Amino acid sequence: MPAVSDLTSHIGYLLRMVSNAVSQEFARKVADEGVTVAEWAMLRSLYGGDGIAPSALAGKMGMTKGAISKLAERLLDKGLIERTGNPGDMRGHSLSLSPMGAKKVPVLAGLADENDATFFSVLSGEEQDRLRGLLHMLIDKSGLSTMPVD
Amino acid sequence: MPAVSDLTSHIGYLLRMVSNAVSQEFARKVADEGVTVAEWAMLRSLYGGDGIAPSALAGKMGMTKGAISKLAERLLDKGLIERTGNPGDMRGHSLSLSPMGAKKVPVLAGLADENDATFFSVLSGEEQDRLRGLLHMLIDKSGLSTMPVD
DNA sequence: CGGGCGTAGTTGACTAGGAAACCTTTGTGG
DNA sequence: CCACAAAGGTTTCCTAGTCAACTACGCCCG
Repeated sequence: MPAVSDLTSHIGYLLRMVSNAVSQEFARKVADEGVTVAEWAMLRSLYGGDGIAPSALAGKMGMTKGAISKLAERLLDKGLIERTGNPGDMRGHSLSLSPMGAKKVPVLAGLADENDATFFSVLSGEEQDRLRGLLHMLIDKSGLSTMPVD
Repeated sequence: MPAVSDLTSHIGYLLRMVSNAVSQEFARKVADEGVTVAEWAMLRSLYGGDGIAPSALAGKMGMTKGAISKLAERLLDKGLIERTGNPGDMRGHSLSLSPMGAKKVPVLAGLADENDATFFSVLSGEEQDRLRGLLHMLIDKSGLSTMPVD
């Protein structure tokens, strides 16, 4: 049989494994608060700003505008975000947190902190920092936040 | 506004970003070979063994048995794997690579190597090793491979 | 030996997201 | 000033998962 590089030597593969595990764990926790991981990501992205266009959000979150559209619809139904018309351009609009949504973000952030803490507790503080640093490098240098999503 | 920890301080979040980016990139590449990332993962898991039960595969791949069932069906249709009855137990059966599938794995592994190389080239060799090491630690110490999936 | 319990896999209903087609609205060049 | 291209979102169709119900088989204990 031809030499096939060890599967676990692929960083991408390892990444997917760990990421899936963390996300699944986190999904269970936020489900108790009635939101999904994607919904949390959107809420968090809206926090601290005052209105952002869906298309911009799509870029920021690495999702297509179609997905954003549906995700926003769900959060509107739940009353966690608000959609305000854009003065001067009837095409677009802005999304922002509702008061209820704004109140929810810190709670969810707490869960995220907790999830991170428990999951990565097998690493020392220094190791965690190193991991964070390496991931940041990948994101920055690969221009991940400006990734084409459409 | 209450203090909410910086989103990018959550390792889980960073992990998800990077992992998604890598997987998307890889998905495009393997699509040219007519398979999906999940299909590749299954083919790779079957490589070098001689038959494995779907349920075992589910554990190994971190998917539910339902997903494995459908995934296997697709690969059977494509003629990349084979299903052989289990002597002595009519319930289960074994999945293994077909000759065609076995020929395809090295090709796909090459793509994986290439994908990894380009994506992580912004890190030095040493940094890559560190990252790999940290991920391995998380997987090992968290018993990820034996994660309940059902 | 036979009735229930556990195990293995499949199937169907449902959900989330991607891709592409599709309105609108805006901007622009003849 | 009007036709047409581009921008911004929504909708439709499709794929790939999960979850839970279901089927089929094997095992064990009375």
